[in-house]
Amino acid sequence: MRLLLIEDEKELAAALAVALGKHGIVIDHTTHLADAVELTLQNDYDAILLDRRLPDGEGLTFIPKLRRSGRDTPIIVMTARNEPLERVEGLNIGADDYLGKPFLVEELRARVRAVLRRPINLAEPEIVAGHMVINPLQLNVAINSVQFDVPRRELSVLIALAKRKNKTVLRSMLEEAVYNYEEEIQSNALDAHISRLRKRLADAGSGVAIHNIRGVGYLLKEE
Amino acid sequence: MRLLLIEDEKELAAALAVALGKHGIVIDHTTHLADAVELTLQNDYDAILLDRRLPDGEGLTFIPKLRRSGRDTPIIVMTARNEPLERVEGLNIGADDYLGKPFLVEELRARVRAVLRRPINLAEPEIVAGHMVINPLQLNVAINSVQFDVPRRELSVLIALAKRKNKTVLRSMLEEAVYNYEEEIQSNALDAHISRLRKRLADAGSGVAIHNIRGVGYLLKEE
DNA sequence: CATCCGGTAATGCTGCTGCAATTGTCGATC
DNA sequence: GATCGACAATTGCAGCAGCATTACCGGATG
Repeated sequence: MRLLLIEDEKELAAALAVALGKHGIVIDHTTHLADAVELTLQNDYDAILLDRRLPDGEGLTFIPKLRRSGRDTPIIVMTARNEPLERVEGLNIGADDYLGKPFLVEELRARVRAVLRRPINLAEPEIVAGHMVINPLQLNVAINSVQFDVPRRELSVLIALAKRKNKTVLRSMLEEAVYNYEEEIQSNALDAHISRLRKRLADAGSGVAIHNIRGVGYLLKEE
Repeated sequence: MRLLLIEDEKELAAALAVALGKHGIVIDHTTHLADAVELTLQNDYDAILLDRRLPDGEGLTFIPKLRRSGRDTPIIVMTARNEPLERVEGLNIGADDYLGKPFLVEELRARVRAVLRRPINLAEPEIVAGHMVINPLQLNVAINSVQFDVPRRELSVLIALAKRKNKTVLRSMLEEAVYNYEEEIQSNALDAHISRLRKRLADAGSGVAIHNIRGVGYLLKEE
């Protein structure tokens, strides 16, 4: 088994290489994102271990790059930033698992095995619905080829709905798409977002409408 | 889907029951290990959510007990003790996954799904019956390729029947699919749901019909 | 200091859902 | 095949949970 490790702390990297080596796992190691891209083109890794804080940028930016090159290699993100919202952020961008530092090598191995068991799931580069095109990575929306501003909260809702257009999205899924565990929600803020979003979409002639299924959730439907 | 939740924080338990209930997952809840053992003998759960700090002892001790009784039900351990050593401890004893608090319900659901994926049970993505297509994970129903709204309770009944189309489903099974064991039912509410569902299915030209087996249960049959 | 975002709350409304009463149906038994 | 009892089907009703909309205002932002 061959893994690519992208990590700038050299002691940690060396320790991992030794530890995993004992289990017959080969580690390629680089400290920079730039090199990582090239390595993935030249090799076919079973999985990639990715740090977030790197000398030449945020590690997560590597994920869309890799996906765009057509690879669906599983990625495990390792980081000290282990807040719920950040985990979800990582997973949404297309990471396959998230591992908070510090961790034991045994746990890392367990997660590598787990990730390799999973069926492949890819992140979508852009979402089309009606006359609307959303890029969930760039966080921008175009309607009829015109750039269209949507506030952050509403955008979270819109993306969650558009990712599963014509399918029901549970209310709780939407709440989780917008708020993390600590931010308790004591009001109908989500309803308000939906309402404002509807108005926005209608005014812009987006060609989509948000439909409610009572007691279940919402549904973005193309007209 | 039916889960056993062993957790002494009642607010958290209630919140989880509500949150997962919205996804059609029924939760049985107990606060004590002693009761848990008995419940697992009487029921066949899809998975078990286990807290570590419990009034009558360390939650992990439950795992070998369960395994010795011959059950391989997947167990997800939830805990605030989220140090690396403790995570590995849990996994070594035989837990299938480990989830540190706080967590997002979305993450819990993802891990439940992941854990259930392990056996050959790749979970049928959709159920086809007559002109109707149901996706039990996304909770959406299409008839003749048209999105079709079904209220919460009726949807639970419909899915339970469709999963076993052309086979009899016991009345008690349907009740369990719709209500958890705290919500006692003192009327013919289930019959009412069946009736309304029949009308809905007939109006939509679904190509299926619900038949009754007197004294036993119901049966969803393709025409 | 002007603008806009976003959470809160009030209001009105829709329709799901549990219950019960009534009617209908099955099947066992004689 | 007539009768009777148990079970099932249907429907109206009332309560209320869930949803839509709007106004308000504090706070962030530039």
